[in-house]
Amino acid sequence: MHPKYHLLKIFWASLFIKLCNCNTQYTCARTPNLYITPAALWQIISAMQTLKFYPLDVTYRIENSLPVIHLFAKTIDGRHVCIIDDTFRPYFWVIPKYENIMEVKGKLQRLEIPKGEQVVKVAKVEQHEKNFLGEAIVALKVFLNLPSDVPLLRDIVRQWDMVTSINEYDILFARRYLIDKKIIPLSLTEAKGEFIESQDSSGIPCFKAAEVKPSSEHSAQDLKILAFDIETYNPLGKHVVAEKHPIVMLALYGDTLKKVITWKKFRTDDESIEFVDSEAQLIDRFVHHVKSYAPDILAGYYSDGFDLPYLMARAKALGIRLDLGMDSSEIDLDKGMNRSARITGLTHIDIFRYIAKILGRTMEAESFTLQKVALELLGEGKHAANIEQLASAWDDGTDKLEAFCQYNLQDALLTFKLTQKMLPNLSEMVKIVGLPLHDINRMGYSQLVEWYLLARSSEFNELNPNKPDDSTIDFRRQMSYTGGFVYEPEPGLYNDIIVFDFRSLYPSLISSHNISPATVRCDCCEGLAKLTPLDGKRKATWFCTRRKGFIPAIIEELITRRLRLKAALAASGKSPFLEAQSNSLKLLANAFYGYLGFPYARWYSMESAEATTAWGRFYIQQVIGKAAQAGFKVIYSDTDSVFLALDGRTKEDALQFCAAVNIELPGVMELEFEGYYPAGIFVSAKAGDIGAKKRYALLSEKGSIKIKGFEAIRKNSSLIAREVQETVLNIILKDRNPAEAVRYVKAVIKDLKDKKVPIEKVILNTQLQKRIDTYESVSPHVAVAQKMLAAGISIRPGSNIQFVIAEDTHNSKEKLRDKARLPDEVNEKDYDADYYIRHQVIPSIERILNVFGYTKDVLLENREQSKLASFF
DNA sequence: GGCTCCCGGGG
DNA sequence: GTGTACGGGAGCC
Repeated sequence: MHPKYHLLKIFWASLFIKLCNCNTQYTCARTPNLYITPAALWQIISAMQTLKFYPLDVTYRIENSLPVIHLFAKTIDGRHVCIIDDTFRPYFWVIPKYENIMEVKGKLQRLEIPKGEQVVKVAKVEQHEKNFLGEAIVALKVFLNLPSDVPLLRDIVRQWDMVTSINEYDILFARRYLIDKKIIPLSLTEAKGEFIESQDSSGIPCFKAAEVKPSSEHSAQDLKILAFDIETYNPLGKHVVAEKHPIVMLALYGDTLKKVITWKKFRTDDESIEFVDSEAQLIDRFVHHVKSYAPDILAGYYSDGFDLPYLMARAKALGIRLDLGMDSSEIDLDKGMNRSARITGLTHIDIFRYIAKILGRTMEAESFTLQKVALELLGEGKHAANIEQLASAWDDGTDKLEAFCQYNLQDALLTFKLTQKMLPNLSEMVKIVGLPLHDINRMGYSQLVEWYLLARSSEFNELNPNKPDDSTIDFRRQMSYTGGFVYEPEPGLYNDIIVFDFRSLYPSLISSHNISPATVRCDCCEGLAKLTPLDGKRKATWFCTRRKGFIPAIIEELITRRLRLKAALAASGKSPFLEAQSNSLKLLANAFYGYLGFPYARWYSMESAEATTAWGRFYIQQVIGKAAQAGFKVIYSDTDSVFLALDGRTKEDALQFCAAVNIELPGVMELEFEGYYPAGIFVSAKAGDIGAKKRYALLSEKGSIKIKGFEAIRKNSSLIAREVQETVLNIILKDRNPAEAVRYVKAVIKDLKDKKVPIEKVILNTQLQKRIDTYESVSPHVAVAQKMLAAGISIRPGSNIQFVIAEDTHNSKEKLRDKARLPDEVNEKDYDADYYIRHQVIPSIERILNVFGYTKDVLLENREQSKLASFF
């Protein structure tokens, strides 16, 4: 049969379905004069196939000047398909002034905007009654033919005096499609239509759909994961030059595929190692393996920022194609801070993104290197191999390369296991929020909340608010209100610490007090509703008691859904699937409060955020009062958590106390046991302060140290600073010996002064972000880069600049940049000991040692203070 | 004190 | 691309 015939059938069928689904007004306006009998049409429809599948990702293309949705999916029998739907059109909303509705409608319909040689016209205008932030309004739904016409029209209509507001003009077309069609990725979906000839060379079957709709609650199981990792030739250490340095190894890890591809041969019995002749072949084989393994998910660790961009750069340098997608399109690399690499039709997960953004909050690790994350989450680490030596091993010896291949494979394995472990959580979030895995993987808390609200609002007939403009954001940033209640700790070392917290404190408050931008300070409840327990100076606030707000309704639904799940879990025993679902619901619900106070939020409401903390303070203070009454020593409390010292009591006593508190708490509120810590140190925020919040380190039972709020030791700090902080915390928490820690620090300071510290430990690293001549201010690393340039060393944006702050013999008043030297320029003893002591070592441990009465001055002096001996 | 720049992960 | 940003610390100006 001629392919055109299929397309014609689909056209008829989609029209038919449209007619069936639409209201009369619409069909009258749209019914074209077409000649086909109903019987014939019915025949066409019934001859069409129904395809059931799990959507994985969605994109769109322009064909014949109209947008066509491409929905990539996995069928119930496990094949990959692309569902093509050309029936969806972009739109946005216009809210006219009430008296101008008809006028605006007419003006929109007549509007003609020149675009190049063409003219953009509105395709259709519908009138709807909607809710908008607690108000009932009339809004016009304006349809256009092309997504890119929306911003064009938006900018014109925005100027009109008769218009109060325009809305939803920036919802990505493909996402809008999923939302409006209620299509949930990874959930069973069905389409009526027919397979058509693929328009691409990729060979993925294409199914032209007349209709796409959700099918059932069923969701995709056992998504096939393939993890990968590359090793690159880096003779310059951290300095990465993708244009010049090849990829030497590439590992793939899946359930039934374990492979390392490399292009230097050596003798080995390891069958997982595949030898090829060149880097170009390595890339070819990588693509080949991905295609033939046909995973649903390609996973990497920081692959948005490293592996895929690097692969692309290498493919470009070698003049070959890197064709991983389903449609032979290039990988779409987003620049900017949130860079991501999107592969059409193949979900690329960068599991680092999820861990750093979402999971990190609940983790102990303070940084998210693969090694640390894997150890904490999997109890398994990387292979011991010094990556610094890979380049030389590659250059001269072949006997060492096998170890690097195994190292490479291990990284891919860890990435695989991490992805496998996180996938249930990610998938559940996908099913709750309704966006593709690729997007959910990269979203932070506020984005998850916002997209969830955007997707759910139409069920409540709510019109979505706009993103704030820059000046609004600036204004919101200035806003401040009282946060959670803080019980300030007395700095010191404590034993046997129990931590309790209200995990769902804020969500349950938002729900039970009906807190939202649409219900705040309503006219109908003025003087009647209970006032929020705000701080004295604030204007009294209340929330509507008659109408449930959209946000509280949504959050209540999340909470009750989770409670039902928990009950099911209690009844059925452990279920990883239900647990993941419960975690995702909790995570999302907990993000609402932060969202309400987030300056970039569409549903921002400082008053709501403020009211939430006010009620929070009210309840946590109740708990503190009761704990003290029960005889525990309250060490510290912040917002929703309490740290108690057992003070002679047992762990069981504390758990009993918790249970007793819970009995008296209203509704869904619950105090949870967070953990027990044998020791912990609480530190003051600034030298001299009595105590301050969020600065402590706890020793867990496993022996790991959990640090909160100490100045982050960054990669560009010197090795000596990191080493000192780590050692000091260990000496204090494990050996309980602050005096020893001081002796240790003094010894390090003395070593620095005596120039005994090896130069490697005082090297600072900073990356050059842009061309050297574009810098307006000259930081030390810029000064060094200038010198490198002058010395003929090639540098470019992205180069890692290493430098040492050297002692200045003649002028001590110079700027830091004048003392910055290339590591090669300085001799072992040239570093500026004073700088490293004052700006690296001391700041890393100052606050810790302040706790025990040691000041900076004491550390800098070379003798002990006698009165401190009595401190212990 | 405000502005500018860098970091995160990866080899 | 109906886009697109974070938040905090350090040093310069």
